[in-house]
Amino acid sequence: MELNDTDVKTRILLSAKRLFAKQGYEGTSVRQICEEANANIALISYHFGGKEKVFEAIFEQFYPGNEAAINQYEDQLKDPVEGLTLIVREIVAFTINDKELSDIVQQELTLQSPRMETVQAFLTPVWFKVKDLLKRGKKEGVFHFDSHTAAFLTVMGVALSHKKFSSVNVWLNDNDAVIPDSYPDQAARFALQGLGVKFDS
Amino acid sequence: MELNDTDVKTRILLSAKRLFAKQGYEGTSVRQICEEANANIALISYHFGGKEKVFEAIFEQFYPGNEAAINQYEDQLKDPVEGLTLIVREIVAFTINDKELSDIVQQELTLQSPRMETVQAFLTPVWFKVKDLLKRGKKEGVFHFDSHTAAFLTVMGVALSHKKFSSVNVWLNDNDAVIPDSYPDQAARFALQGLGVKFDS
DNA sequence: GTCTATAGCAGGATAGAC
DNA sequence: GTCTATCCTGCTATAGAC
Repeated sequence: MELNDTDVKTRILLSAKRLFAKQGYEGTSVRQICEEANANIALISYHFGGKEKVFEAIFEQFYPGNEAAINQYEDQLKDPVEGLTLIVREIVAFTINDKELSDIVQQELTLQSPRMETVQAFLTPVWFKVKDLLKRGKKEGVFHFDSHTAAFLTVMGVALSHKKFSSVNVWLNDNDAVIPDSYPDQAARFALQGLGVKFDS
Repeated sequence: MELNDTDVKTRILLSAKRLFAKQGYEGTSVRQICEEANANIALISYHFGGKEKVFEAIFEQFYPGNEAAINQYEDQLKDPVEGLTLIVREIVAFTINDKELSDIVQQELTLQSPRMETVQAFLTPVWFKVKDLLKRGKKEGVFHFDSHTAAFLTVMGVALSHKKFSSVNVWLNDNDAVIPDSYPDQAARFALQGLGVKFDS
């Protein structure tokens, strides 16, 4: 277990992330987290201050899309088509990259949990950007949709679509069941086409 | 509370459905369910045989897309475009209609829970149909995509997209935040366009 | 910083009275 | 069918030894 080399705080965070993703927050006990992290139960209180605080610490450590990260791409985010393509691709890439964290986000989004406030704080910057790009793209005549809300929902739906179905393909017994490397690009193109942007071929 | 007129079994099912949707399965206690249903705790064991069985009973009672329902639309399901449009529209309509049940489905899909088997049994018929329509539509040259899996994921992503974001719009402070009546149609069109089907305007 | 031991509470389930 | 009372398990959290 290479994890044993890492320090305890990190081991706890990694185990908690894995388990919250698989079993949900309520479905995971601190006992289980510590067992997997080879840490003593008392260390959760000592290092973090409780189970809730471990949840928050996971986002502080591993969530990438903060405002600083967004500002870095300022130029590409000026153009609606290019900007939205970038964001969809990045969101998809993130959900593939850190499946665990995005599973956690996924779960909390459908729940009315006390953790929503934490999650919300991390997600809003990106969402505001998407809404902004949609609005400008429609004004400039490159996007075609009736309702801003509907457009936002469908675009985000595409961006997060595969998450829900990682398990599905197994049930469907599909040979073709691996998510391809090109999926971020395909999803971005799908989303933009859905908004009425024309592509060749 | 009009619910008090209904029989106890139904009251328990309805309360459980509501609470599982809001708080998740693990986040909901049988005590809480019974309190909301104005039922005695012991009645869950008596009428259902435990919390797990209540979960299963919810699906037996309220899930619509069984095989019988699918066969009913046999004709419209022969044509890939018409068939997929119908299914996407119906799925979206279902998720709007019974937000609670579709929230529960949503949650269980991302979890690796002991309840997956139950959920899976109810969902597979529709999924198989979607995969079948995609395959035939591609063969007939009306759909254009590289990977069957990717196409499946994105289509289902659109169909279930708004679910994740019912809460989101509140945070975004959007005036335009109500899901419009036309959403099932818009989502279906979005999905089909995403697959390369051409529409007017 | 780490551990053991334990407090204190909430969970699901049911025996047995009515 | 319904209720009360209770069992037992597992949870989070922490006091206090090292």
